[in-house]
Amino acid sequence: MVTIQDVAKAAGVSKSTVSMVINNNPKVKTETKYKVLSVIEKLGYVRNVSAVELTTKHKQNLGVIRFQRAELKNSFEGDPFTFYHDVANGIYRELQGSNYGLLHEEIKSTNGICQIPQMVKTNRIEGLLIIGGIFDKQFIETIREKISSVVILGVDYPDYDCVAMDSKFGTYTGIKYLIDHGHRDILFINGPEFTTSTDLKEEGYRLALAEAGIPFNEKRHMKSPFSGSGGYNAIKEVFEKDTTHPTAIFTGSDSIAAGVLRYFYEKRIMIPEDISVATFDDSILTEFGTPPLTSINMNKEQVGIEGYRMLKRRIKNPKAERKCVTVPYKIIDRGSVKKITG
Amino acid sequence: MVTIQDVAKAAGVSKSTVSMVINNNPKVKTETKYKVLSVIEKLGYVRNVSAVELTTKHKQNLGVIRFQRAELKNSFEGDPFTFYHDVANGIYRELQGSNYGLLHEEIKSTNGICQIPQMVKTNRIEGLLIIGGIFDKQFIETIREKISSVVILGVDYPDYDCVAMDSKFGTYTGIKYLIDHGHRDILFINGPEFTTSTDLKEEGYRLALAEAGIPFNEKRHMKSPFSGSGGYNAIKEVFEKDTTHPTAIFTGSDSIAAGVLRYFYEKRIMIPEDISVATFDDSILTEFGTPPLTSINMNKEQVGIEGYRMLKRRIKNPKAERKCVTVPYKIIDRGSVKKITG
DNA sequence: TTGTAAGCGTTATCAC
DNA sequence: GTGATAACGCTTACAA
Repeated sequence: MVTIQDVAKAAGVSKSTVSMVINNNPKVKTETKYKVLSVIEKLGYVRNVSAVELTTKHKQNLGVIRFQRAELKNSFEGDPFTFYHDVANGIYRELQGSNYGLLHEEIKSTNGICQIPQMVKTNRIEGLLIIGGIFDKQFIETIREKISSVVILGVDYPDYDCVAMDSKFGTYTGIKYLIDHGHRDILFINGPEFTTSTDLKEEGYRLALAEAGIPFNEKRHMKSPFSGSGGYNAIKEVFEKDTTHPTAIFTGSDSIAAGVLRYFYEKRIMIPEDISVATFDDSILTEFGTPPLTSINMNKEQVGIEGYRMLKRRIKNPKAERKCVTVPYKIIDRGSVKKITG
Repeated sequence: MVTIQDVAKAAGVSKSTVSMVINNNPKVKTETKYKVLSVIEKLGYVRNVSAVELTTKHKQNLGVIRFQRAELKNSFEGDPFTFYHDVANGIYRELQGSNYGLLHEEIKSTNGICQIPQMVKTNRIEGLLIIGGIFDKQFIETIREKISSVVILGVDYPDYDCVAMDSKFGTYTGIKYLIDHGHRDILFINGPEFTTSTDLKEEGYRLALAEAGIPFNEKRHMKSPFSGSGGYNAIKEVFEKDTTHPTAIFTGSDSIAAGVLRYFYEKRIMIPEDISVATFDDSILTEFGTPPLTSINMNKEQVGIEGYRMLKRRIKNPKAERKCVTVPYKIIDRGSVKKITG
């Protein structure tokens, strides 16, 4: 292994000079700088990350965590967590060329209590990105005690740097799209209760209705867990109990939409001829699903990119004021909504 | 920050004794051991990973990489890489309780040449897990020059430790299942050309046909990229050009199946009444897809679990002989295949 | 069984 | 501009 010492000897300078060159210290004469650089190149020297970390007391890794509900994961009874992967993709991209490595960890929760990430406990990281998930205040504050640079992705969490999604206006846009296509009896299958995003989505739903002068009907606003079976059960209830059916459905997530589609396929109810469907998320479930659904797309990679930038900012300046950026949405038309005239 | 020194002082012993306690060295007297342990507990001491790495010359991180085709990722024109995520889940699970952190990286390829992972170049990891992907010999050998512990997941790669999937017998099982349900005109839309798994799957297909005395028909063995559009175009070609249609389709991946389903939905060809479909993969695309497809499931988490174990083994004993384990498959019946009597 | 001391590869302080 | 040198927190001979 080539060390800074070897480089120094070969270049005929001291360790400190080499170190300064590596760290782009402007004090070094250009001449010596290039001499050292060429020796580094020739010898194939690379910095020993551990040594750097030890001396500087700064870690060269960032962390990203997600929450796990092991029993349900990837099953129709649960949510496929595609959000996590899409966001992680954005982080990867933005991380290129930096000196940071990216550590991942899955957080288990037992009885609703989330375990503190191992990489936080063992002090391996300089900053942490938390992707979505439902966690308690206790959890996040314990983390911040140990590590000051934390950014939350996917929700607007008070007092923490966040990259949030505009769930309210995303939903508003989706519902308005349906209304503009002539629908007035719209069923909204929202996400689970006691969730910030669910509340925001409800606001968006109500706003769009109000603007169009459509009265809010409790029966047309359902709540469902983020899962295929949740969507399936919800739509089944509506179709089996109600005599009148909505002309359009909007779902709070792709997993819920998957359940709805499955029910319609079973009943041979075709989209969009028989009923219109649109959804919020635009994950690979919708991208690869059948039929393709018109969807609210949130550019999740952008969430990762912004998150990384915010984390860098926070690390650089721990005293910076709290910031929350919101990633815009757009609607992707895939023809699953029929234009009707009432 | 609490150091080993602080613990030593508080416990009234020397640094080395503390170190020995931490490392479970049996030489320490049980009495001193527990004294030290209690002080560690009280002071909340945690090891400084960087210092350990520096002294032992061993890194406390493992790496996992995947390959990226950025332009296509997560689009219907590409493959959603769910394999990667499923496998990663297994690694996470198995990693719990170890001292290792898990570094992720996405590998870019330009003109078919894969870049050497940053974490390998910068010497951050003790071992590397490579998930699937198509890479050249040059790439993998350059990596092994720098880091001796490498395990490849998803394919049987000569001369490297591998956790492979039994693509041949998986396909065989799927095709046999169709045959057992009375199908004799079976279209197999295999994966892309020049791919090991595609060749293996073809072998499985041919074997099942041969056993049933069904002659191999070139027109019934197509190749397609792993993508939704690939499957769509393939099935479209068959249905628009051929006068006779197969009674059953088997696809080489879930993304290909997604394309097939989309075409059938457009043409209002219903599954399984009008045609039977089964697939290889059983990713979330199938889990959440409509209609649910009978599928060959490979327990991808198990691939991750086995991979981690093999990597540990390799790290412990770099001279161990090369090993390749194969993860079994099972068939998940979701009712997308009709029983027919010819 | 425990303590002393050297050393890991780097950065940072301070002379020169 | 550059070079000694101490320090970072830990492990490991070797000595006691």
